[in-house]
Amino acid sequence: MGLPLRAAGCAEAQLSLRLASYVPLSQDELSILGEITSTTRAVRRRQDIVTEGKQYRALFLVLDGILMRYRILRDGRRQIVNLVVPGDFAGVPGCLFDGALYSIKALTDAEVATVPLPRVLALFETHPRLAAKIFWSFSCEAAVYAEHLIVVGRRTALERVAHFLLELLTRLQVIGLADDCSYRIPLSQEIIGDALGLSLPYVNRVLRQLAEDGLVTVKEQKVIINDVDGLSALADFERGYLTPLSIAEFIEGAR
Amino acid sequence: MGLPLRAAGCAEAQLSLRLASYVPLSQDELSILGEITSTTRAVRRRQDIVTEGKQYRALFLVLDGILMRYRILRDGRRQIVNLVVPGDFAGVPGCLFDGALYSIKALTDAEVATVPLPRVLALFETHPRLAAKIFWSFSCEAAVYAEHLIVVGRRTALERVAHFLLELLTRLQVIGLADDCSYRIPLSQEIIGDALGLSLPYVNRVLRQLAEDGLVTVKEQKVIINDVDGLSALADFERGYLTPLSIAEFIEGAR
DNA sequence: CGTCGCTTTGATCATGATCAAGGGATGTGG
DNA sequence: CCACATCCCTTGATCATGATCAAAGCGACG
Repeated sequence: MGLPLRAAGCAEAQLSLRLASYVPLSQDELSILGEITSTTRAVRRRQDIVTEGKQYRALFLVLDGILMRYRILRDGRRQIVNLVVPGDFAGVPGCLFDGALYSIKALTDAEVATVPLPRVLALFETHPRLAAKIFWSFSCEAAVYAEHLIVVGRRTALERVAHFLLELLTRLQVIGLADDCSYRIPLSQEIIGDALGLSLPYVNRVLRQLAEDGLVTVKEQKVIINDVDGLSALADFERGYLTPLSIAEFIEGAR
Repeated sequence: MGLPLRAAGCAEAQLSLRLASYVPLSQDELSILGEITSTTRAVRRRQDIVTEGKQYRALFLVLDGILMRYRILRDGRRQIVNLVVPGDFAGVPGCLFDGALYSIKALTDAEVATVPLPRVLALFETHPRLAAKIFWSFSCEAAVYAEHLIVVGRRTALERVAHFLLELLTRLQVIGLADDCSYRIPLSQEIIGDALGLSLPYVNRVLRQLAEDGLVTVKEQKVIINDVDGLSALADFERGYLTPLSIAEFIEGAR
């Protein structure tokens, strides 16, 4: 659901192009985006870059690393709303509200571009077409949230974990951070549980079950999916929701 | 999370103004929106206006009535993703994808404006500022989805139902369809269960519990919240996520 | 009068939570 | 180099929230 990471010329140029393919940007827009995202900031693992309730005057475009959006409830329970990967904006929709709705914590060391709000706002005036594209990409994220809701609301623990790992596979593949059936990510069982509404010990059992069935192994920060089809069948996973139409296709489709 | 329902002059003018207050529209934009949403369509209760998997070439702006977005899983279980009320766009994000991701069914007789995609797309070219505002309002919806996820992922049945009824109260108040503590809506217990990941019989018990505690009664299409504060405390309900900054405030905040 | 949509209630079951304890790896300060 | 802490995984025993199954009641409506 992301946008190009930066203007050409940086290490992620290839990635940038891939993303640009579904929100095509003009040269002009690309350079503006590049300029806007030129202020970067290193974030250490475990560090929060957004704290629930605080006000923010910037968006954060993730250039490298993985973060998570979460909420801590009164009684200390935590729900992870989603994972944020390179190309995603963190700080949305937080900054559209009075105080941030969730906190955002780095799961790995990360690098984010800080985009001051006034810059984004200026786009509404000076480059509304680019603003529209950026907000269009935000809209697509709603689909990821909704799918997550369906998973948590109506699926068994086994299906939830399977679906979660497959979603991650697909999202990381899109940005070149996963190969056909594996990826590296420091997922503790607690994180999986908090993302899926499951308890830590039960996640442990589910993972063992999945491993015994030869479907997937999660070990030492590496997820290896041995049987993508089997796992997809178990999870009833359809990747469609992760691949919105590009604006180009969007226009085609309407003709 | 909606937009003005129509240009001035129609029955919903007051409502229209209220909504416009958080996505301020110029006179020009208002009239364009009015023209674009002038093709309306009556929908009967129980009728689907969007079917999962099908392709659509239009957005539907709800003018009157309540609908729901839902998915039926393989095994027949249903998850209701959210309720759609007047001022919301149905068909988002469905139409951003190859096939609609969810179905949308009318809970009551309803009236929707059909906005052909080419019209929306044209906005990107001719009125990108308006397009940006429309997509901005879509972005805000992600917050509603996320909150719903937190509710379903980490709250007890009692809290879920309480939260759900309060969210509805607030959303309906914003569009003038609820008074201080009550509203009409044909909510069956099955619908509540499917929205919250609960079984029908259990919803029944939870509702009775809430009624016995003098918090809320749901009867004959009418929800009466007897103790808003008590219910809010039980549900840990904060309404912030339902009131995004207006673009105006958004701009103020950034200064 | 019979069907349909919805609610109510009871009995039983099971998924997954909770509580508790321990183990292994890695890292850090003394 | 050891002591200790931290982080994460593993496993067992028990519990409970909420699902499932079943049946009946009750209006409304044709």
